[in-house]
Amino acid sequence: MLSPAAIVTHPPLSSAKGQMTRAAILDAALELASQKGLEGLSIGMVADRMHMSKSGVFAHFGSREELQICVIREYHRRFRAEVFEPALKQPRGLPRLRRMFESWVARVSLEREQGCIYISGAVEFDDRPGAVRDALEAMVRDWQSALERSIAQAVQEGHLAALDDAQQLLFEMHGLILALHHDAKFLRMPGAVDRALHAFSQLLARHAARPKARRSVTLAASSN
Amino acid sequence: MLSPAAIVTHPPLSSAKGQMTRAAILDAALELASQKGLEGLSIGMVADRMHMSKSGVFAHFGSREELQICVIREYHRRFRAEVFEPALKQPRGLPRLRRMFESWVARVSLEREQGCIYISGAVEFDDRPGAVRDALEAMVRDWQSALERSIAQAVQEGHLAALDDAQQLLFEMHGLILALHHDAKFLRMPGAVDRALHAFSQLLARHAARPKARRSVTLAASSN
DNA sequence: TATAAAATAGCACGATCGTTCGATTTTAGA
DNA sequence: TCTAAAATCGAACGATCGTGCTATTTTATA
Repeated sequence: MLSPAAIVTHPPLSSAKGQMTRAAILDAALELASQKGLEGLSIGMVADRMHMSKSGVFAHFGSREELQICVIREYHRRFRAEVFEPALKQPRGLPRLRRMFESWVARVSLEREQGCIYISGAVEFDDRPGAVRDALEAMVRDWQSALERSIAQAVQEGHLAALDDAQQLLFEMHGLILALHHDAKFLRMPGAVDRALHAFSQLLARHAARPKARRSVTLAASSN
Repeated sequence: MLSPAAIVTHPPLSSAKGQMTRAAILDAALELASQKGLEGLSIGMVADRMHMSKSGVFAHFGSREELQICVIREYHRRFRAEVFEPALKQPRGLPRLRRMFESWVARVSLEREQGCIYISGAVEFDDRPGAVRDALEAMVRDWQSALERSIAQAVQEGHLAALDDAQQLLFEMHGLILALHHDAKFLRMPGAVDRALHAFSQLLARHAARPKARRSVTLAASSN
């Protein structure tokens, strides 16, 4: 009934074009989730965009929840590649931190018609427990800890004054991003990017390493 | 066929207990929308909570969209009553502005298990045109303009330095609220309220009226 | 090229959605 | 108390949802 040869057949491994379509599905799903939100992501709409059947799409992930989680992970992968990793080319400390913030601003404001899944997901899942929320929270915390590390390095390098609470700076940086997202995406306000960048420079000036006793000197010296 | 007296019958006006149940429906709908979001608000779930039939609930609003809009307006009414109006008892200028921010912080952080519809709605409807989005945007802009007025008064009263861009301060205040909402609601971080309040005081200090000649020289060059 | 496996399609299910419509109950005014 | 109007119900509609099942097609290997 089962030939010995059949048992020894090579496993599917990762080859096959199934992986190709899976990646394409993930791409379409990511786009859809960026528009309608993770809760608005439906297998039927993904299938339509892929010119596939619902069950064909479904088979690749096994459940909608798993698809949502894979979308989150894929978004995180791209976010890292676009915002975090390029900043590593900058010198440790303030230059790198600046670069991260600027790329972050660019990503949040630039993606027209596309929303940041971290931001929309946080609102959608703030009171909805489950695996999706857990995955989302893990990704957000990963990015925040990367920022914290960069802030700590800026202190080590002497670019920033020793902080009583490193998370305070992170908190305010994050606020600028969220305000930017709100004003640019929802209110369609021009100039939101400039406001975020300006506020960030003021924020850095406030935490700049104290060179002298006078604060005015600090402010003047730190500006660019 | 139609007696003259029938024509003169008093119109239903606003009496009737229909108004009572309508208000109760709105209350239940507001609670639901605060949890599941405006998009997650469904007539069926409202009907369940009200122990009514779907069509009974439906008849009061005529469409789901109208219900959503009424929910937004009701939220705005309560927001004004809770955040804006009490602040009017404070003296014009900085005290009143402070009070608005503090009440805002309290509302955003305190409502456990309840989300701010302004914040969640802005994310849900940032790329979805329609009457709901329009209503939501109108409410948000109304609140923001109220804050702008209060900021302008603080400048008039000499509590804040003349601002080159009054919206810059508003932008950063809003960012603190959004970061607070994110960290408190999604990440469940303790201390988020303190961080928001601390950042706000720093923000005010940056924009404080120039007391002496020292800093004012630097600022005067750029400001206005 | 034959064949096992992987990928995909097709169909159906129960559930929920907003909405419509006609019947029924409840309310309010003469 | 009678009666018109307002309020509410109950059932049904078409649509969409996630998911499970069984074919069928496509791929990759021996």
